[in-house]
Amino acid sequence: MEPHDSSSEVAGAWLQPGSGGGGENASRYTVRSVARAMRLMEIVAEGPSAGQTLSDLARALGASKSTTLALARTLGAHGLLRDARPGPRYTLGTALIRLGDIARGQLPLGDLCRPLLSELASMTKMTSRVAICDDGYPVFIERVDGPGSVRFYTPLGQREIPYASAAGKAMLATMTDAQVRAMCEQTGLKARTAHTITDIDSLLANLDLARGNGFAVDDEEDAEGIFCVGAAFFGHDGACAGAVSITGIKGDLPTWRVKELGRAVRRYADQVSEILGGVRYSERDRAIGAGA
Amino acid sequence: MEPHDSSSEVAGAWLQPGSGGGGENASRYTVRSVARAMRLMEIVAEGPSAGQTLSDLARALGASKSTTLALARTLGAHGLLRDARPGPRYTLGTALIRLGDIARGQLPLGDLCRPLLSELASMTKMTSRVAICDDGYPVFIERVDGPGSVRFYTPLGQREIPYASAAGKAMLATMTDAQVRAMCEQTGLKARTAHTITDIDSLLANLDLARGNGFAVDDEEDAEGIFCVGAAFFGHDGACAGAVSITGIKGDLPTWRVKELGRAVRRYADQVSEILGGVRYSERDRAIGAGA
DNA sequence: CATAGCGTTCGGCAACGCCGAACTCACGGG
DNA sequence: CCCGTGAGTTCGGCGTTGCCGAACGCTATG
Repeated sequence: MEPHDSSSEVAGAWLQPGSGGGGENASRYTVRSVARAMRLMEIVAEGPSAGQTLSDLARALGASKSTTLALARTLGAHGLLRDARPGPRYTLGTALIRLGDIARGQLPLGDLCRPLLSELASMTKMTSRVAICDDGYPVFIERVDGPGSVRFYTPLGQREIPYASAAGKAMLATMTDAQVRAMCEQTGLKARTAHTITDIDSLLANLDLARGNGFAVDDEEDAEGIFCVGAAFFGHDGACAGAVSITGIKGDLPTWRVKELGRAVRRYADQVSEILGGVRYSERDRAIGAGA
Repeated sequence: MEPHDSSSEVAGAWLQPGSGGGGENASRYTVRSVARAMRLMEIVAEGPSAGQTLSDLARALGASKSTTLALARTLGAHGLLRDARPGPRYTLGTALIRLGDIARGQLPLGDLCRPLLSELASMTKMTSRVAICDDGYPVFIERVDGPGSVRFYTPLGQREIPYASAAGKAMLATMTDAQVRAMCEQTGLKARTAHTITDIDSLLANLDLARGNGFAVDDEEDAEGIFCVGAAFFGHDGACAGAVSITGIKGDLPTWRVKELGRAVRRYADQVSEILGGVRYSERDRAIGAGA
């Protein structure tokens, strides 16, 4: 029942920065047991919220029970793992809540943008989110649901696909074509729905359009029936720091409203830029990335 | 410092960041390098949000730079650590946001109680929080600020002092006197303010009062000028699963309002109990722990 | 130009992570 | 009732690998 193939390699759910063709693993300069420990946390995170037994974990991890126990104990001693009462089942520990809370605070923005997000959500009546740019990938760190809006499943802190989300495309639009190509080589352009742009040149054209508008659109490219509008914001150094985006049902969005929503998102993204001490979109050299 | 008579585990002490001097408990059944890695995360978490350099971390960890680098790289490969752009400075990674989010979901409650919390916050106009009972310690997992209320510094996911917080005392009040004594021996009864109860017998009397009322009060015992009211809720097995509490400025709370607020908190805690499939306070055997 | 700090690489020793065998305990069907 | 199966735990010992210190390139700063 566990489709998880336990390849003894590092990898994991996180995407590796293996640039330059081959997947180069400098295994010498990482710590194996630590990597295993985090893989363990990942397994617990992906498992059922009721938790898993030690044997389950050992199987999924591809290690002996004794090793797994030692790892789990070490994690547990630091509060990252905890065993639920009846018949010891491991779940994520409360220390992770603390660390996650602090991690949010250590991010370029933090709770700073939450009031803004609430405003945007109530104005557009759509679920509003803010993502930071993490190595080129959008990672949503805060979410405010619109009034009465459908509750989408929108996990926080996860690397999202850049080329198939409004926030991701807004961020890609701030890069040069070469950079975009490099990113896409890392991820590949896999179709998420029938509308996903899977051709690099079409994507670049689409991004160019976004540059002209000041905002990017995801028209059912990530999920069937879902429509998103996103706009990037910038840090003090002028580099893209993240993006704001709103999400709604496609049917609710007549074409003429897209521009209106886009402008709203653009405006709020600019406000975030200002909070960060960054530059607004209009003041930024738009030629960047608009390569021939 | 403490010989720790209860030789049960290495665990328990993760509420206190290790006091600098050594303290490397090299039990055979834990993994050293993993323990170091988490200690590293802890150091980053406690450090400035601007991040710290590798040398800083190595110094704080008491390890060589090369070792620290290997650990940091491994953590970084999994998104738990990230280096901020100018002059590599390590901060907590975005994966922790995700893990924290999931950890909250894997907890007995989760987002379940958030609506209730909002209601309580808007009704009492005070910051409302819910804590789970983690090995006897209260750990706040969700918070909703009251309308226009002062924003207290209220970190999430952290083990709080049991004997000096309303939530903690509400939880202690569900235990037997012997259990309370055991808990207090673990933590000691250190004075946080001039009002902190530092005498075990006074504490037990105070808890008895709480048992009669159905809610516990923290009257400037944890922080000067801060007043809290808390009430415990119970899981399906009748054991204390956590507590709800509200926090406000002492001056805003005439004595006659305490009972009113207490009843409100009690009521909401009962609702949480119901959600959990647990029993309500009034249905529970109040004789528990009311030993002579 | 010298100095001091940073991050990084690498050789090499032995510490320690890892496995498998052995054990206890709880359950449940034959 | 008793034995089989699965859980979690302990421990001996092999050899992998984590760890340090020294050496390196680099960017400021005196």
